[in-house]
Amino acid sequence: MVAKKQTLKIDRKVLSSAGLRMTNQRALILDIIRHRHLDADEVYRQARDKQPRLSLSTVYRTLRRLKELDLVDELHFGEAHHHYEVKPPAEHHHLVCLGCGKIVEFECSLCPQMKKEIAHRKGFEVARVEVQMTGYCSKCRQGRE
Amino acid sequence: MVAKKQTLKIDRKVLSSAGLRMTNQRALILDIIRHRHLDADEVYRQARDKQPRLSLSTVYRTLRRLKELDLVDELHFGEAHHHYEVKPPAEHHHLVCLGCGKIVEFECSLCPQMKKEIAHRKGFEVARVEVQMTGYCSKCRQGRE
DNA sequence: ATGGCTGCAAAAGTTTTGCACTTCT
DNA sequence: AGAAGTGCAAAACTTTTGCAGCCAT
Repeated sequence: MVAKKQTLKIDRKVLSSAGLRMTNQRALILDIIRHRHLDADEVYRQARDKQPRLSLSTVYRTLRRLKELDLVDELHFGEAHHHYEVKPPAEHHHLVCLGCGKIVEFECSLCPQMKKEIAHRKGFEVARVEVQMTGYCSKCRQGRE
Repeated sequence: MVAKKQTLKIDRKVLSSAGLRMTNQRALILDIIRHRHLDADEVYRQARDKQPRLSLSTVYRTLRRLKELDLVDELHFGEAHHHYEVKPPAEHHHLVCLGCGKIVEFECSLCPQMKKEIAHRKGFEVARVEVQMTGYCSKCRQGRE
């Protein structure tokens, strides 16, 4: 996994430039939420397979810090707790299946235009746009007819 | 307040057709979140001014039930707990100021097109689109220069 | 009258914090 | 060495639940 080593190096640099350190725990947690959308407890359970002594508070602290550094995104689905993913190279949004819980990412070509329009209309400086769609995926639709 | 009596009547009908009742507590809670975006605790505190014996669990139960009936919308801002508003006549979205916390509603003319496009591209039946923007309102921008 | 609703208290679930010890740089 | 990070336990906060009595229909 050359790619994994490479991203680790980059992440280490980001941490370091904020006076923070790269630890085994942080590397593991970053690895687990890369390309996934998990909540703190799911991260915790997966992480314990590899580092049995890891604590849940470390997971929370780590996720919070990584989010402050903009290394991870915090997502707000309908569940009263947060989900996390490593910040993706391109801005994307989420489509959640109400049947099976599957999460699909999509890019939104209309968003920049929408953002500009709303910013102008409301006098805001818009920092971020988050679009979330919910519905049923093709598999779950079959079961509902 | 003729209008208030009118909406009460309508809400009562919705409840009734689901075999549920309109109580003082429910009327008050509906009244409080009409045109506002509050979390359960804020609703609770405001409601106690008028009904001191009201309990927080009733607030939670009520909000949940009203949401199931589609009378209120549950919003997911970045705060690990839910906010609620009475379901508005037209679908709208939210712009949150990171400076003062103000919430501004906006309508999105591009959304139907976006919804159709994503639904087609991903094979989903999309039930709902939620757009959330964050940024700084005109007042808060001045303080940040 | 009767089935839904409420208040209260207790439990369950999520996130944060204090502190002594460990680890990264 | 020194500052940052971790594990553990306890606290704080959010939401749900069980139950006895109350109230809308």
